[in-house]
Amino acid sequence: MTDVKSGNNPLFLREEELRQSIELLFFAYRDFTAGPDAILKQYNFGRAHHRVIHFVGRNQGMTVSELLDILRITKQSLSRVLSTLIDRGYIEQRPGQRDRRQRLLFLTEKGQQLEQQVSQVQRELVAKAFREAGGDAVAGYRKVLAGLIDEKDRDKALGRIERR
Amino acid sequence: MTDVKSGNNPLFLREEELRQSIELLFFAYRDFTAGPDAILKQYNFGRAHHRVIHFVGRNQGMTVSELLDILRITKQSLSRVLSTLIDRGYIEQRPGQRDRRQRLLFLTEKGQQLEQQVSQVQRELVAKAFREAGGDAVAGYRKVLAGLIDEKDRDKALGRIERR
DNA sequence: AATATATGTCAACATGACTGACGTAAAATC
DNA sequence: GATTTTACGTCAGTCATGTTGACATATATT
Repeated sequence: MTDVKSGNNPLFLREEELRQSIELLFFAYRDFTAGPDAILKQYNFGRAHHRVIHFVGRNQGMTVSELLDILRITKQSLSRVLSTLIDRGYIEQRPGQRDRRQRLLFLTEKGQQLEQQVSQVQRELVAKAFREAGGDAVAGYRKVLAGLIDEKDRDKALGRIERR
Repeated sequence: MTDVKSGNNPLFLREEELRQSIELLFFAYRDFTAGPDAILKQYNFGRAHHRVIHFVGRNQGMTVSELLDILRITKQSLSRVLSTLIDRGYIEQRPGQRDRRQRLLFLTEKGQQLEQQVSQVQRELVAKAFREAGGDAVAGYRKVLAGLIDEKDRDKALGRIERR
């Protein structure tokens, strides 16, 4: 079957396999974000708010610049999203102790509840996929995804994920 | 170390593991799309154009509705992107033979070249991650990602990926 | 002949990205 | 102590990509 197209080209299967894996990631990510999107829509929040809530929740007291570095967006883009979250009482800022120029970011009680709610849907989805795939598969999944992270800041990213 | 936070709660590690895996997917996807984004920017194309070129390239002669179903966007959203690609000669439409209401989508020569160029960057990234992670890991990666796809149309999506 | 389907299009709008410039307070350095 | 750098905020304008709803046209189906 594949032979029809591949002929005797040994590289074909490889390329085909890669293309399939790329599409798989596309579809998985599409559905991975669908749950949170739907919940946040009820609050008039979007994916951008989700990311902010997620990362602040996992790094209470983080600085604005650290958040910018993670999200890879400009501060003007962040600004709107962040202001909304602060205005509506999901996030609060406190000046840094050591460096009082900093405005450290914290989830409020309300923010934590939302984070919890949204994150739970996503965790359940992932947990289900993990259970079905089994432990070895999960290890492989992690290994490959780690390898997809840009080498230049892979260590930084992995450090962020694990330092807890 | 984890004990400090987890105490004797057996669910903590599990939740923590899930949260880490979620973030991993975020970072991986972010960098996975960065390469194509950069190339397409030179053509004044965005991620939306990329997706169209990708899927039409993998399904020459597909219908507009099939594409809409894959992308999960409205036809008005697709319309703009598609019109641009047609106007600029990357995609052409031909009426269906059996059903002449359909406008089947094809990459032009030019479109194929662009698809090839963009896809190569992405395939190289994935190939590198695969090589580093090893065959077992790749199998696991695929298994987990397949499990993340919405159950309702998982078979449909997987069928699309593999039917070649 | 009536209805359903595949596709396109118009108008209006929301979100989340961008650039570039400027301001302010605090820290760091000379 | 004065100067420079850093952390953050903000203003104004733009762009890309998504949305809804209504309507049009050609072709297929009943």
